[in-house]
Amino acid sequence: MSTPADDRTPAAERAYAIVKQQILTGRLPGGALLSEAQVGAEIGVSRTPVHEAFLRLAAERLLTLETRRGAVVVPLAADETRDVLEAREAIEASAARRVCDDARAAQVAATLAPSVATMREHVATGDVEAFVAADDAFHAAVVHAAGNALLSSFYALLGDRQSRLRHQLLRVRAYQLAGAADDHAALADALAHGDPERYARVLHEHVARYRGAL
Amino acid sequence: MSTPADDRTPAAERAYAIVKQQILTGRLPGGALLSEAQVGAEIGVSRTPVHEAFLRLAAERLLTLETRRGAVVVPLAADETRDVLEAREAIEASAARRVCDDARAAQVAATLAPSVATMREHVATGDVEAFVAADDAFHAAVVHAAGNALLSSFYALLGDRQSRLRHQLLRVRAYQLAGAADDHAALADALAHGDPERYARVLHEHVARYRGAL
DNA sequence: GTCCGACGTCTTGCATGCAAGGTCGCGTCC
DNA sequence: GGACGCGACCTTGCATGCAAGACGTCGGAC
Repeated sequence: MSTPADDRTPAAERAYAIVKQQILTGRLPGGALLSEAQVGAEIGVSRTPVHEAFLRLAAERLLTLETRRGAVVVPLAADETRDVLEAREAIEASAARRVCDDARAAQVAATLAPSVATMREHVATGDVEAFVAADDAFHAAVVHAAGNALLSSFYALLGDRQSRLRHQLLRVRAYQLAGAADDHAALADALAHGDPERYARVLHEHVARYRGAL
Repeated sequence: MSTPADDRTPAAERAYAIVKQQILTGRLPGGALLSEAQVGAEIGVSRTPVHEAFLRLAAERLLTLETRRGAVVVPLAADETRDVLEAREAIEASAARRVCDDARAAQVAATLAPSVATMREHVATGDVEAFVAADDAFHAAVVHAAGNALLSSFYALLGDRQSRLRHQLLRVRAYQLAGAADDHAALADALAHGDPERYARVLHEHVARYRGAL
């Protein structure tokens, strides 16, 4: 994405963004031991803002702070994939139910339709990167539509972890994309009919398929 | 709870625990403006550990940090109650489903039975505080049993927020407790039969009732 | 009376200094 | 040769200093 190296953005913010990016992309592998001074020297700030960044990343469970030893990048747990997908499914299904309860399902589904069309285009051109981005946006939009700030922010954290998983484990094959696009169309359709149960069912299969891809 | 004022516990930890406690109990009301120096002086540490505490609390969305102004205690949102309960329900229902899928439902239900018995005792003695603690422990145990670290930690955050809501809004009436105890028995029973749908249904009503109590 | 500007005070952002404690390697003893 | 102990290095925890920026207040101009 954009380089967050603006000179006027706070140093702590820069440090946070940089280190997080490196963890999510796998450039910093699980188990790596980081020291504040070392990271600070690399990005040209003192220990203090790096310390802040480490604290934030520890709160997101991407780092564990070991006193007087350093910060270690949390290794991918064996069941990380399952945990993340399970959590996403639980939250998104709940969001869909809520959207339907509020009778805003059709409206939300309408905003989702163009998103599905975009995905199909990316399938056609084989642009995996763009497809994944559209995929994420689709699900995030449903969650966001539920209007629960707590769930939304937790969902964002899950998105980070999933992105890390993708970078570490996944080579998406283009031929899988078509099926995924169909899934999303089915999800939007369930929403259009205000049927949260069907949404949950399709979502469950969708997630299961994705999980199989790892 | 216990006073975490051990002299050997890190200053940052102490600051975090103290400020968090004050927010959750409502002693620091929403909208209150805190300064690092002031809080530091009160608990006898310098600005640095207080700054750390503020960062952690901001990550938990209990504080918002306004640059060069101070830290503001996040006010209770109008839909905070709904958001928290909705999130808890989504997570716990998912956990129950998982426990049943893993065929550990009966086993988990067995560990829950004494908990329900304890609750009934607290109902008899009218010990609201103890009942609430047992109530929390019951739900947390179900979530924990699912073995999803992400959901567990998020659930813990929700517990904090709910505790804050309780302190701010709720006067639990003793006569409500009996019904709540029955709810928990029904939840344990659904689990004992490995029926996640029934669990979800009972939970939904349980939560709705609780929400009505606000 | 009202509006506008400057100043003083308060706030945090960040750098740095110092000390406590952990780790690893080397030398010595058995 | 192996194990134990000591020391040097490296790490963070925390205090503090300095500067930049936000807010409120007070005074003056109109």
